[in-house]
Parts: sequence; structure tokens; C-alpha cells
Amino acid sequence: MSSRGRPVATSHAQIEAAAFRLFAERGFESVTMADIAAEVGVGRRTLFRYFESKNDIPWGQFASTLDGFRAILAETPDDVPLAEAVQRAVLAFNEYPADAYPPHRDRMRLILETPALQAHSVLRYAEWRAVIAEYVASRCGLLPTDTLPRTVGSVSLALAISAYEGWLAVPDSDLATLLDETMASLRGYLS
Amino acid sequence: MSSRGRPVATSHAQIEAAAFRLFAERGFESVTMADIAAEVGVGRRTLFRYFESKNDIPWGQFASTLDGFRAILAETPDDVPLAEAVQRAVLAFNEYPADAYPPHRDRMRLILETPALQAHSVLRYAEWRAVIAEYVASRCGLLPTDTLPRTVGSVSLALAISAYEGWLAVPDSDLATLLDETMASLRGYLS
DNA sequence: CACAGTAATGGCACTCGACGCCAAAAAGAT
DNA sequence: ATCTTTTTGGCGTCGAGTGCCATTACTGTG
Repeated sequence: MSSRGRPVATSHAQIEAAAFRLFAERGFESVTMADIAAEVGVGRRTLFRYFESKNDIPWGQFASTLDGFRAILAETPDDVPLAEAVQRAVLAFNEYPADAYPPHRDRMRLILETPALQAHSVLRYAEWRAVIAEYVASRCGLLPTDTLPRTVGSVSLALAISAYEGWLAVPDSDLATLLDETMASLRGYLS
Repeated sequence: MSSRGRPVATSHAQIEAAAFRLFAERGFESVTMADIAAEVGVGRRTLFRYFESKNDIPWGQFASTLDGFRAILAETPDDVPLAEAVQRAVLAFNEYPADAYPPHRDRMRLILETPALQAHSVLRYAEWRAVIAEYVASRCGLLPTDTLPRTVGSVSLALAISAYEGWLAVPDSDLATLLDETMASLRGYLS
């Protein structure tokens, strides 16, 4: 009952793979949606049914990973101090199996080093920040739009991006370690 | 010797004024560059010589205000603790004369509430963050790309935006107070 | 097997931002 | 009056993104 009508011609994964291949060859800016469509062997119009925009392709299925993020936070015992709970969740969210390492690195490098994608990221990150804000709000009996939850969301994001930048700059560095170091840096700065 | 050739047909200020008028009427997205050009009474092509992109119009002269920001930091005595020096500079940078209040508020509201501008802002903020990173680096004997300077830049920005969001949400609130409160929130969260 | 129902595809046309190119306009200088 | 300089603005082009709609390729039924 679910497989009626014309079958799909491609998939998110296939488009992503083709796109990354071309991005690696020619750079993000000089690859057009028409190029990607041709590479996949599908109509240009169809690409826009799989990804809202060219900028969204490097993000893959990010939105659906946010449920996992919410779950991680929800499972955290309430006796864990708030800041530690958030920090642990951020660490867990960014843990990837070893075999996903090079693709994840390529993806993050592309996102963090391409101006158009840096800009677009804000919109994607907004949902991520909201997940943190909602958690902080629920633990503190506040609204997600109150100062503390909003601020923790923004600052956590800033720290995570900062850590990722270090991770990309230093080969073979460990993201978890860098996240902790970045947090420690901030604590040192504020005291 | 400086005023040869055909005289200019408009100015940044005039374009900005016309653009804001239209944005207020119809919203940012539904105003085209052609609309603005017509409102100013100038060719569409000319607009792109005054502003790199439509997204840059709301930013006005931001880039040139960064020199002021640098100056504020440079003038801070070295015996002021680092975090306080940065916080003070951020406050000073965001102090506007009372008569510039409504336009500044409109500008910030537009920037912070329009998705396309939120995204574009990252690119503008990068220079702002760099100013802070350079200051922190010089005070600590580090490189601007090291973890601490970069992190302080990112976090300061996150706090400033968070404060601005509160400022826009609550009529008649004081930005300086909100900046301090946001910073206090963060300190409370981390301790 | 033919035929209805269904859902994805992809071509076409269009809007809009952005950019390169270049002739025309409008001044000052000689 | 002519030369030089500088800005203007029209034209053409590219690429992202969208609405529209006929076409395609399935599934299920009689």
C-alpha cells in the first residue's frame, strides 16, 4: 500500500554522493545544480524535491538527527549538573563511528570553509540551538525564549563550532578532547 | 583634482533610506533590487556598485565602524582584566546616541528577524569576531587563530546577539543592562 | 489483459540576484 | 572646443529557486 505510483528515481544518499564528488573536484561554487542532476542522471527539477536548496545538500539528513540529540538530553539523569548534562550531550551528539570519519570530516570542512555554507548554517543550527534551549528551559522551569536557555544554546553552539575549527586545523585531533578544551578555555577566561 | 568625471547619482545613505522605506512597507523578501533602484531614481546596475548585495544594504557602514571598535579596545588599559575589557568594549561599541535609537532598532530587528539576513550576518560578524580575537591574542601573547582568542570572539558574539534578541523582545529595555545580564547568566550557568 | 488510480518525474517558463561588458553621460582640465 | 576622467546604466548572461502540468511507471482491481 505504500509503494504505489511511479518509483523514485534517486535518493538523498545518491544525490549527496554525486554532489560531494563534484564539490571535491571543482569546488562548491562552481558546481551547478544542473551539473549534479546530470551526474545523478536525473532531472534538475527533481533535485529540488530532495533538497530545498543547493546549500542544504552538504547537510544531508541533519534535521532527522536532532531527534537523537533530543533523546540524548532526555535520557540524562536530572542529578547531573546542567552544564555537564549539556556538555555531555554535545559530545555524544558529535560521536561518529570510526568508519564514518573521513566523510564526516569532509562534510564539516566543506560547511565550515565555504562562505555560502557558513552563512546558510545559521538556519540549520537554529534548530540545534532550540533543542538545547528547550532542555535548559525544562530543567530550570523557564521558557525556551528566556535569557538563560537562549544564551546557553547560543554559547554551546559557539563552543562546538570553535572546537570543530580546531579539529579541522589539526590532523588526527580528537573532537571530544577539543570540545572539553574549548569549554575549559571559556571557564578560564571568565574566572 | 578629486572631483573629475561624471558626478555620483546617489549615496549609500540615500539608497539605505529608500530601501528601509520599502522594506517597512512590503517586507525584505518582496522588495526587489529593481524596486529600490526605481525608488532611488537610479539604474539597477548602479545599486550593485554601492552595495555588494541586497543583503548588505541593511548593514550600511558596518565595516567602517569596526575601526572604532578596534580603537576602543586599543585604548583600554592593560590592567583591566581581559574579560572585563572585552565586555566594556562590546558595550561601548553598541552605544548609540539617543536620536539614532529608532533607526538602529529597526535595522537590528530587520537583520535579526529576516532569515536571509540572519544567514548573511555570519559573514559580516566574522570581521567583528576577528577584532576581538586579535585583541585577546595580543593581550595573551597568542595567535588570533588559537583556541582562546577564537573562542572568546565566538562566545562574545553569541552573547551580544542573545542580548539584542532580548532587547528587541522587550520594548524600552536597555541594551547595556541586557548585555550584562546575559554575561551574568552565562557565569551562573558555568559555576 | 485492459483499465483505473496513484505518485514521482522532468521539461518549460518565469522571477530575481548578481556580474561582465561597454557605450553614453557629465563633469573638470587644457 | 576638445581631451580626460569617472560614473552611470542598459544589455546580455548565468544560476538558484518555484509553479505548473503533461508524462511516466508503477500497483491493484475486474
